Amino acid sequence: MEYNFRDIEKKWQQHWETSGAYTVSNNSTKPKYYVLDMFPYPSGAGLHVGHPLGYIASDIYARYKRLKGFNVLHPMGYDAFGLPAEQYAIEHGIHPAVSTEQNISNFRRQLDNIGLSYDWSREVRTCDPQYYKWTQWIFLQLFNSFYNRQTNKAERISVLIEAFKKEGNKNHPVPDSNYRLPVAGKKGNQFSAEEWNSFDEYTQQSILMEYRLAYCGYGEVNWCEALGTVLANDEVVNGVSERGGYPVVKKKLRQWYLRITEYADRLLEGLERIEFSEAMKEMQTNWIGKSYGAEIDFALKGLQEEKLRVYTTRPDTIFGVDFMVLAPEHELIEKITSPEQKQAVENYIAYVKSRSERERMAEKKITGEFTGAYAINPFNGREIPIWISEYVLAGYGTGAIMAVPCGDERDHKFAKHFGIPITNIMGAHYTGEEANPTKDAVLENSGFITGMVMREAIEVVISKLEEMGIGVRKVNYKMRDAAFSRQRYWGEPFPIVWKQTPAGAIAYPLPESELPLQLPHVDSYKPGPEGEGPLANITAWTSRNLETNTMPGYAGSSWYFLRYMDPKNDQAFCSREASDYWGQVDLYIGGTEHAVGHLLYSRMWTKVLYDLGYIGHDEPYKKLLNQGMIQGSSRFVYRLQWQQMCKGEVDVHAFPQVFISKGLVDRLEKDDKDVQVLLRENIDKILFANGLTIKPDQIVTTPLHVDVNIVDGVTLAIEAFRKWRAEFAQAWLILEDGSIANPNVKSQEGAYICGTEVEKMSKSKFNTVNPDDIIQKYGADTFRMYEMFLGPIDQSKPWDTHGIEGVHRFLKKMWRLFYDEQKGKIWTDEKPTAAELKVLHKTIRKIEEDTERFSFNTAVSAFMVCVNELWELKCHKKEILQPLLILLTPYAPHVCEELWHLLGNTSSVLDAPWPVAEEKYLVESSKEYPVSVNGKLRTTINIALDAPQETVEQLVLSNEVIQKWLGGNTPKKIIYVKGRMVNVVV
RNA sequence: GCGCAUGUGGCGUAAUUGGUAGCCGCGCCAGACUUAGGAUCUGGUGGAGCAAUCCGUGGGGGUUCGAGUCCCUCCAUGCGCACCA
Repeated sequence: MEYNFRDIEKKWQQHWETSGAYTVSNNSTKPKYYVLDMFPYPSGAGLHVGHPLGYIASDIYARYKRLKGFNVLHPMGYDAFGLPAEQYAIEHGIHPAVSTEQNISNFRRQLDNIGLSYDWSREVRTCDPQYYKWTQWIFLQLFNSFYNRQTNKAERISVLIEAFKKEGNKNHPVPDSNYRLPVAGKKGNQFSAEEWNSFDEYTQQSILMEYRLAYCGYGEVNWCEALGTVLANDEVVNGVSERGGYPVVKKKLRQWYLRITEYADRLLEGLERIEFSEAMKEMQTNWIGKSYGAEIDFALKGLQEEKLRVYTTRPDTIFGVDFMVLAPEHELIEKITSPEQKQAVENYIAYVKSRSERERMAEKKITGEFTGAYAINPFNGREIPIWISEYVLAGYGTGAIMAVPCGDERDHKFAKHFGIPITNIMGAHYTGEEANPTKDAVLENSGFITGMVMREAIEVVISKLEEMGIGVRKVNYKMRDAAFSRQRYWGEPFPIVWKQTPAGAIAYPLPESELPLQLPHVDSYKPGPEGEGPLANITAWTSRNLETNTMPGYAGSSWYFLRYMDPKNDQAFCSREASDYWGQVDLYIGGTEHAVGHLLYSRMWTKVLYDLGYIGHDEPYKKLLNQGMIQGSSRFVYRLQWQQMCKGEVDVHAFPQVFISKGLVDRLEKDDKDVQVLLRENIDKILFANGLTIKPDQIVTTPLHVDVNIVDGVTLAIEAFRKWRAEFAQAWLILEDGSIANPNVKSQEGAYICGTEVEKMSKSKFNTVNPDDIIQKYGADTFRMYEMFLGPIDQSKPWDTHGIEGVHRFLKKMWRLFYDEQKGKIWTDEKPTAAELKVLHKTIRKIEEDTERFSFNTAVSAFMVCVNELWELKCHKKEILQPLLILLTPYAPHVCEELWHLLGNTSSVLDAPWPVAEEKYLVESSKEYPVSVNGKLRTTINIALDAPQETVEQLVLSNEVIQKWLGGNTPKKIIYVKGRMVNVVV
């Protein structure tokens, strides 16, 4: 009876499905545990072997926890709205709903193949109206809430309105301090109760919009023309779109935003309470980018009514300010520029506008222009020239800085470039060569703070500024509010109706009873007028004055982990009862690519829902585990380039396809004369065989990606290669040994060696490996264990199919502990020996430890060690083998369930009692101690574990080998670490 | 440029706390059973040397009885951020 994994896996997968083995209840006396995968976007390409790495890890952990007696929630779903489906629709005319449905069923089939223990009755799809009804509902909660800075949490907008009616906004200043009330003749942004009550509806609603957690406003956004939509900051990488790599430009557009900046501090603080990797926490911390400093108002020379407000983290350097720099967009520029400089400044601004984000990032030229204006240093009255330059960003701080060249690298370069004199306020700490950003220097040339250490002067200066009324302490964040609308079709519609008033349009929420606001069917995905989405083309939509934007991809994924808890609820997004029972996700597994996107947004949504009292916890994930990426290992063949070789004088199509083996290509590149001669002879032969007589000038090859699946290691399967592409059917190959593989002659000796490179796994590089193929060949259990065996879960590594044999052999070997091919059943009911019990209990302990710390690779290795040792002991005893099956169940569930039943069990191994490692089988009385002399290992001596120091010293000193190394000297001391080692110091 | 992480046999890796470096697997070598095997089994496999032994965890230095592990420094690779004042 042999290990027939195909039948076994099919049988149990069906059985588990029909018996509902993975269905989880919200009512259980067992403790709960929630294991979650980052749900996938169901792309048309399907899964490759890289995707399941995290799914397998989470599945092992979920199954392990279940065996340990937990009620485990382990759900799966699809992040099904998004750009690619819509792009596909534009190109192929297939409705996104249709292609998404197809992709999902393909994903599901692939996932099922792996034997993952998901409770599919809880599946969610973000594009399902029953799901996005609640995404829209949560959006309305965001829209109807504001962040109360006094109580430090989100509250109903009605609370704010009540406050405005009674006291104006003196206790709730506008979040954006630069906001100006849309009231004629009104300066500043404060209003009284009377004023509020006198405002018209439009004014009131416009003001409220400034407070809402989801709001609509005009702003600079990342506009991607090719995709026809706006993108969030985290969706733009190096100035191009993350998806597709299209150019992105800054554009002013009406957009919806999430006021995530109000949560900056709580998002930072929350990081201290959750288990994310340090790297992940740091990425979020950097993204939030909190900095402490001061805003300082500088008087302007000859301009009484205006002030120049700058933001600095280094008020201590105020005596070192040699110039000011404004962002080119700064509103003060127009007012302060001198007539002489007007033209130059205008030219400069035009130049800045002409440059794309990408150009700015690529070339770091120092550019700028003098405005002709001067600010006044409040402490010594010094006149400070005001410049403009693109290195100062309009969107951060006040869009203006005080430049201190001796302390800041950029300011220093700017000063040197434009010949601005530099004041040294830190003596020997500044060399004149480069800026020194230290805070530890003693200040010089600094008026009332001269002699102070910079670090301490910061506080002194801020206090002084506040006293003088020209400065305030200020905290700034790099993080911006998140752009929350897309000018696209395939996303959640906003439940918003626009009401036209004479003063302007007002956004009103749709009543909850009208949710879900269903996405209408469209025939065309073309953008609407004026940068609006395809919904703007639908009259049934626009006639109701509905919002035409849709929500971004991260809307649905910001709360899906809650829906799994109560997926069928049509009264609420998730009942409080369900969310209180399941609480936080105990273990969340996924890639690092969502560090600042999804993980930040979902943390914010959770905090809002918590503030509003809908859930009882304010961090969604207790522990995050990042799996590494499995890269592709690409293979290359090297094709002769006739065009270059024959200077274009020939018809390329007349030439045969000729490929040269990697080793020869390498030697050719090193100008190896022998290889050149060899190749020329071979090429002549091939040309002759094809009836051609041309002599090429030089030998040129181009590497081409070749499908990894037709390469064994680095050796090309030549027949498969000829079949792979019609154009290669008649290919000639010059093999590694210099011989020729002729397409018309069947068998040949010698091998064609391919080049290799590690790259991202992708269809276009022909380096994807489909898990279906691996599972077909080796089975799901082997596949699962092999993915884990590859290395630590958090490490990235290239896929290599080769080592899988070892894991497969292990499973076959384990099977043979139970059943022999000839003899059949060989397991027995005999009593185990001490040695066998020791092997088992050692393994129990090791597997438990390794699984708990997510060290799955060492756990697989421990299983191999265990089976090897039992094999050596010729142990076929049920009492040993049965507990081993339980241990292995999380890793290789199918084979374990089969053997479990063959041992005579009638219930499922999925709920078997986890064995307990018993110390009594593991205790040892003595140990083979390593004994070293001066730290160098010389011998080992068997010593009783409870031996005292004197006995050990005697034993060691009487040892022949040690005596030899002592050479008659008396040791200075003997170090004896009980249970570890002995070291003799001479 | 700044920040973080990682460097161990031919390869993937192991060594939970400073305590026998190389477990497990791939590959390779030898043998057994076979008509045959890319099946299975047995043994070997860091380098040098007949051996005793010596050398070995990216390079250099340090702490320690003892360092892959701790500290300093340099190098390489990967990831993240990139004018955030």
